[in-house]
Amino acid sequence: MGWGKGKDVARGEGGKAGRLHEDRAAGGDGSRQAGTADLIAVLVAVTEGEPRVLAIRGGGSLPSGPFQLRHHSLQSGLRAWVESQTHHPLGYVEQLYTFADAARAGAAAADGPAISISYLALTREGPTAGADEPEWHTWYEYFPWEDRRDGGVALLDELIAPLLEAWAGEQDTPARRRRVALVFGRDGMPWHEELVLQRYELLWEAGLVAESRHRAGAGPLPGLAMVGDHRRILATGIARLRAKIKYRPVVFELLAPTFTLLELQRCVEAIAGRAVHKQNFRRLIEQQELVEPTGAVARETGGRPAKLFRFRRAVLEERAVAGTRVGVTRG
Amino acid sequence: MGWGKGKDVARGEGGKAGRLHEDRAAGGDGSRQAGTADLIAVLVAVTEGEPRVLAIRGGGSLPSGPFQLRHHSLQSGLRAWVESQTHHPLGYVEQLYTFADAARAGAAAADGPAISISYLALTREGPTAGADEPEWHTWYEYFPWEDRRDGGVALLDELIAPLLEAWAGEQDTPARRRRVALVFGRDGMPWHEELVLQRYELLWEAGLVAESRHRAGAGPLPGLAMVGDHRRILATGIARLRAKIKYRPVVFELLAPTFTLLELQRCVEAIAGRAVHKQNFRRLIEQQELVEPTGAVARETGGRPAKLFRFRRAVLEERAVAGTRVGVTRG
DNA sequence: CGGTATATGCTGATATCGAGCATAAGCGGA
DNA sequence: TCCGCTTATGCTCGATATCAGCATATACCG
Repeated sequence: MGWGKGKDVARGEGGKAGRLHEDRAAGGDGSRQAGTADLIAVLVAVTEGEPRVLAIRGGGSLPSGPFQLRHHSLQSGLRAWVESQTHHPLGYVEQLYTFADAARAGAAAADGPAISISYLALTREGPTAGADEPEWHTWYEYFPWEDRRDGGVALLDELIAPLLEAWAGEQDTPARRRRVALVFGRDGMPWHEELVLQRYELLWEAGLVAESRHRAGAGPLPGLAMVGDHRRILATGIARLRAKIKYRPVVFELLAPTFTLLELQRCVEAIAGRAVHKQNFRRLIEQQELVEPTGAVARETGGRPAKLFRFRRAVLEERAVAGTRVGVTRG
Repeated sequence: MGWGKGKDVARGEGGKAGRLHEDRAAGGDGSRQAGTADLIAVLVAVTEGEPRVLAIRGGGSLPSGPFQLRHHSLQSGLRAWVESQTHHPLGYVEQLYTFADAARAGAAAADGPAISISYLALTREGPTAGADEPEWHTWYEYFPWEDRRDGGVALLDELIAPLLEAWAGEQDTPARRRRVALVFGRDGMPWHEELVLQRYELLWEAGLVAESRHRAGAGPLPGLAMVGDHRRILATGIARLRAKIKYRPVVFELLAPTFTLLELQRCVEAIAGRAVHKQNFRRLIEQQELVEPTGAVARETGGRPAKLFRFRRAVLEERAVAGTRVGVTRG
């Protein structure tokens, strides 16, 4: 895969909030060059309506490995690594972000700071095997507050919001409060599902996640922590995917070759973390001619049998670039 | 500039067309780690209605330099480098893409292949100075076919289209022809200004640009070439910027503190390379409350004096994330 | 045969988009 | 002073897309 196409090519940005987690190289003797490069993967699948991510070492790390000379390209290096660790081929792959890794900078000081290049990859779940205990985890284990498919804002309302309220109250400027409202959809602001990273960063700043350097007295929120910046990278991957399904037909990378419209919808909902309006979703999909009926029907639906569809591969070249919306309108 | 987060954080994608220019590490002894990392900048300004990019060495290279231990982060390394080469401070910065550089792989074989991390940066034009002859160039010098502000499709119609037609005719599958139509807006397909990279890649494949390994008999099209992948990186930056101005208020980084709506429009047009509908543009800008009047007017317009506006910095936090459209509707 | 569950089709209100008409307010010269 | 030119600015109208429901179809299960 080449490294980029048009508007998607790569978006990245440094920013204020991010600066806390900013890529950072430990000071050294100054003018020496940076050293090694690591490839790190956010590998996603959706199984039985649950969004899952491949993790290793008890769920605490994302699969990764060094970029080596024998790799013909960054992407093929990534593929090689993940496949060797998981015995599982990668489908769609796209670059996420590159940063100088703070955690490794010390350890690798001899070689200079480590550069990490992160990728998002989509597949379907299969058996895993490897020395590092690769396992699929529902990504909401890491970000419980991101799952709002049942409309459930209990965790947010009852636990997170009060803690954020307290954090915002530490300063008398309204800036923190506004940021909370914006990013977590409080005070009448709408919830934006793609702000996964901003929410994680805000919780990090507020000392509410295990990875925070300065933990708040309250102790960390529910949600599995990860090594180093890995949970942050995962957040970046989820955010990217949530944004991308809206205008590119990537969902199909996560589905079986044939599927019902409801299965497609459940897949989108799993990723977006919110329920969508069934009728409008169907209309959107059908009017875009993203799929075509196979002729067969699925009878195991529990109700009226559903037509089976397949993805029209042709759209990949028809609309390789132009917009293709798989809208996530509220349910 | 902390305001670009979330869905923007980083977008990248692999794709078929890009494979030709694939990031690639020269073969070596196999398991050795990759070596140095370079930072490379697409630095953009808009002056007198022209989009400009900073280039060095006679316009043939983008400013770049190695990432060193003394740099606290990748971004600050980039800032340091560009500022030392140009004596010019950087404003908004965002990461573009990371790749293993084919051209440098040989030269740097001792250290392993070079990794290049490219950035898009926005500023306003100022005096430049430096050993490497930094100069501002209108970016349409590199991509003449990308400027359609005057509706001028002469170059495309008269020169490029016939050559592409010939290239498409080399194969009897309709795939090439469809790709040309899609990417260059032929055969009734609409022109998508953000497909800068896809167009460059297609021309590269067709052997129509100077950087092509296999040049077509016709010789290269008009347009300055650059060293290595630099013109490709520039295309990536332009594409990113063209996509981004549509949903994020980044234009203002390129404007003087106060401006008329027409100046704002001209700036957007310069970037997008197409004319926009004046009244609708104003409506869009005003209804979004992106700007506020200063009270003063500019009388040098040649017609009725225009109100001066300033950017409402507040929107940076209000809509740090949510959509903000600076639409590019046809003029 | 009703009860339940899903599939699928359709409608009306609202917002947005694209294109154009019309008027306002400067300037310079006849 | 009035005319013609230029740019600024306000407003309308129709096409399209979005959002939220209502209604109907077709299964399975007892």
